Amino acid sequence: MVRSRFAPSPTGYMTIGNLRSALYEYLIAKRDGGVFILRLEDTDQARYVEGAAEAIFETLRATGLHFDEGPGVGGDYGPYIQSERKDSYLPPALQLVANGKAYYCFCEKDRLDTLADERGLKKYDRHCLQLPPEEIKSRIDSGAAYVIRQLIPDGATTFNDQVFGTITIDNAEMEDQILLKSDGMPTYNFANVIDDNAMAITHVVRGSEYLTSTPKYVLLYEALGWPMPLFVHLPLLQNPDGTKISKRHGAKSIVELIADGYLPEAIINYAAFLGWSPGGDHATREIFALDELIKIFDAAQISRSPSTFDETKLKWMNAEHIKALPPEKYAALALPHLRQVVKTPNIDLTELARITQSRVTFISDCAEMVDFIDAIPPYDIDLYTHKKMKTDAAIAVQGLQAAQAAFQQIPAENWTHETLHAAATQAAEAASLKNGQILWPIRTALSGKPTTPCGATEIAALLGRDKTLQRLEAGLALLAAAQG
RNA sequence: GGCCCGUUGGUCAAGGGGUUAAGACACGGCCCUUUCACGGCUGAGACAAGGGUUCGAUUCCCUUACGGGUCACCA
Repeated sequence: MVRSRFAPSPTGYMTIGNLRSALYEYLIAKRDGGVFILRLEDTDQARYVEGAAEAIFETLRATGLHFDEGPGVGGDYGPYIQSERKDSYLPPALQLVANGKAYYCFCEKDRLDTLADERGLKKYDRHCLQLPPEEIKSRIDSGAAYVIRQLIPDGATTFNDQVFGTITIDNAEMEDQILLKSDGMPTYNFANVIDDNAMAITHVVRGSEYLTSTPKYVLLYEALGWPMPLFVHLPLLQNPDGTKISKRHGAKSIVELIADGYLPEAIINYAAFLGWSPGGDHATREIFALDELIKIFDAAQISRSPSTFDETKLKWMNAEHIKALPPEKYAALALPHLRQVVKTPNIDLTELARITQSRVTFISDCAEMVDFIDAIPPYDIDLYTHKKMKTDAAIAVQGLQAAQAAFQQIPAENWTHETLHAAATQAAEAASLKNGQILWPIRTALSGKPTTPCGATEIAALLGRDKTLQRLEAGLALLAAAQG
């Protein structure tokens, strides 16, 4: 049974990088029918940010990454908040001390700060390693502050990463890291190992910034005699300037992206393809829903090189996901925006939704597309001149007059796009005009805009008979005024 | 600086000893169309550099360059 976890620390909002980690963890578990767990790592009291945990819950909820175990949902391995597991870290630390794999250290910060090796880098000098047991006991008894450090053995440590392959690091590179802090809390690295083991995590999936500290984990697992999980390190994500994506560099949070109009499913889809692709013959399709990703995801296809977040492509993906929405769903999402700009009664907003669905990048774009319905915006008569349509002001007058005459023949009950279009093209033929020479002026007179989400006669159908004839008249008046 | 990792078009990327080195986004052109968009077609654009190994390297090895990560009582 695969058990993976997303283990963020509640110190800020979630970026696309955090989300991708969560997504891959989710996919790795779900692909094998496994369990996805959320664990909050809040061992650093000082960095706790108000509301950060809620933002994490909300982001996972909105993107559909439902966790099977975690804060709020429970599970057999709880609690899922590290600060509530405080008591579980001391026993293994003491076990390591007893085995000679760790030791007490009473050094104070001041002394540590003066430490520096020949290259000017700090590394603990094992000052407290040889303290006699009696002294350790008396110091602890007298209430002296202490930490417990891991004793890094000589040699080198090798481990296998599912993405990066076999990695070997000389133990001399590692410091005798602190396992338990003087406030009694475990350090991140230690808590991770203890909790991952306690929660029976099988796949440790995280960013590659942890790659070089993984040997410390391996040493810990070995020293405690625990089964080693599978390590899956993800390539980092970077900003367009090549720096690591981070909150510090102003990367947008997922919550912000959603607020900007990105569909959660588009964000998920995009995140999945940053540093991963289905590979081979499948590599050509890119639009997938979360449940489809579960089926095709394969950790073996995760890339080793970092990739750059590109909002342009995210926009495209967003548009694709909007097009893929069931029309009712899209309409429900678009309606609030449409109501903002269209107050005219008897306008079919569902029809407006249908017309805009395939043309928007963000759902909110639909509003601006139809803002001519209530009132025509002021426009210049140059709009009537269109080279490709072979129109100019003079032809527009002819076209509008022909249209006016033709449309007046159509009773309100027959006022449909089909009849209007037929009438318009017949009128064009009768007046020896090209279709464009009548349709383009109509569209201009009805919308006052160079681009609209639909054609001239569709707009006429939408506006209704009275409003259409009114605007044709107004268009002719404008043209007449300009000529006179 | 030490150590670790990486480098295929502007971006995401497939591939991997012999290929015309896929595809997508963005960009240009054309077609369709009542505009734009959609759709279709098409164009330009890449294996960081140098050495090896090999009959043959983008692919394997080494070196260099560049980029990133990491070296905390932060996570």
